[in-house]
Amino acid sequence: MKRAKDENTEERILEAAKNIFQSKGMNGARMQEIADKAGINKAMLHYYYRNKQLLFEAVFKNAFSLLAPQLNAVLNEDSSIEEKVKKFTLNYITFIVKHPYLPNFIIQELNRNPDFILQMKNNEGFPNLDIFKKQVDKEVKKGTIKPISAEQLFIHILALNIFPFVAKPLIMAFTNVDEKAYKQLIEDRKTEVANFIINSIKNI
Amino acid sequence: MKRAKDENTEERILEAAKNIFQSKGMNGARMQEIADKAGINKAMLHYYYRNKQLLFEAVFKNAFSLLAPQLNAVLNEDSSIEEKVKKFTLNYITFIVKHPYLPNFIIQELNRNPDFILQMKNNEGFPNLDIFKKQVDKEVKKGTIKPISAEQLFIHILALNIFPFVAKPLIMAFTNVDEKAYKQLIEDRKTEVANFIINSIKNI
DNA sequence: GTCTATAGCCAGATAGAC
DNA sequence: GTCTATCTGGCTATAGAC
Repeated sequence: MKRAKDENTEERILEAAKNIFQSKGMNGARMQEIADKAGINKAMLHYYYRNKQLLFEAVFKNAFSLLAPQLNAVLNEDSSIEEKVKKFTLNYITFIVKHPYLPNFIIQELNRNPDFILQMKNNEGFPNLDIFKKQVDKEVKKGTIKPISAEQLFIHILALNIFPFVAKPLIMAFTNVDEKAYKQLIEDRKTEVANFIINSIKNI
Repeated sequence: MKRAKDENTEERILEAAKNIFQSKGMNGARMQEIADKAGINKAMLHYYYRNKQLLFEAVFKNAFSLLAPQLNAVLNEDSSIEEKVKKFTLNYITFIVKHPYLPNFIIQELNRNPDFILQMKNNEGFPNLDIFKKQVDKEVKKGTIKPISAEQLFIHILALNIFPFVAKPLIMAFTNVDEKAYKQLIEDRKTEVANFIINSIKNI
């Protein structure tokens, strides 16, 4: 691992590309804009990453590997469903607040090219529901939570956590709130969402 | 209202444009592809719609006015929260199954250009939460539902209904289901989602 | 109204000097 | 490794014949 004086060019490019691709998508991004942001010129982009597609893929894989393993981390640890839901909600929303473009970037690009995710499936840390599924079935049988399929519960959790970021403009318009109030809504959801889920599934 | 022999060109163009724009987005769509799909040539597109931007806007407004008023319709009618949630879930999922590209199209393009929604806000039928808000507050006070803000409940409802369509590739990969099983998951959600919400907010 | 041909531009990619 | 200059292709848009 060599350490350049300020920051090596390759890294600067990736950082700039992340920025542009995540806000504009593959189709909307311009190589020139990425070069400008990185403080170099277009030729350098090709020197390091061959072409736009490969540069994009580097960014995408990077983004994906930032989001996906967190699912696993919480889902597979040793705690109750209730604790998992609480922890996941708090962690995930906190994380996305810091990287608000990420979910939309991934969703948008996966819809453009669904095969993309197949390449990820082999990776270490790709979300796997097996453990979670067993746990849900067990807690249902034990009676600590109401009958629900692990898949549906998982979709509920993802939806409630991620959707508000993906549909931000829509939600701001419908609920008629400004930027500040929207931020507060999101902040509240860090606990609100977990309580909502637990209320629904918990047996008393 | 004139009725052309098969279908007038303007309409054919709009139909083709809808198809291409909704699956590829503004940036990904090609005028040539739209012309091909409509069975005419590029010059005609410009003859009828002046340029790509205007053609796109025609498609977008059309799509938006298909999705948005349904929110209002259910939210403002005269029935209990519980009935509204049930009806909305069933209606919305049923509708989106028939137009699966719609939500993602709208969300994607609004993120590309958030100001776009401001133009819609004046339209008749733009979702308005006033009535719903009063009703939620009233039912909370009465004790038929647990304390919750109308905005958060509204976001929950939207998220649970729409997210599975927007994030289809992601969900298919994580839950490890094929196309057929995914369809079944969605089908189940027509009642599953409503029950999940009601379970959570209903006082016993 | 509908077509063909083409103008004009812009973006990705490369050549080649330093 | 980094730059400038340029090629090449593709895309929106228009001109102009029918």
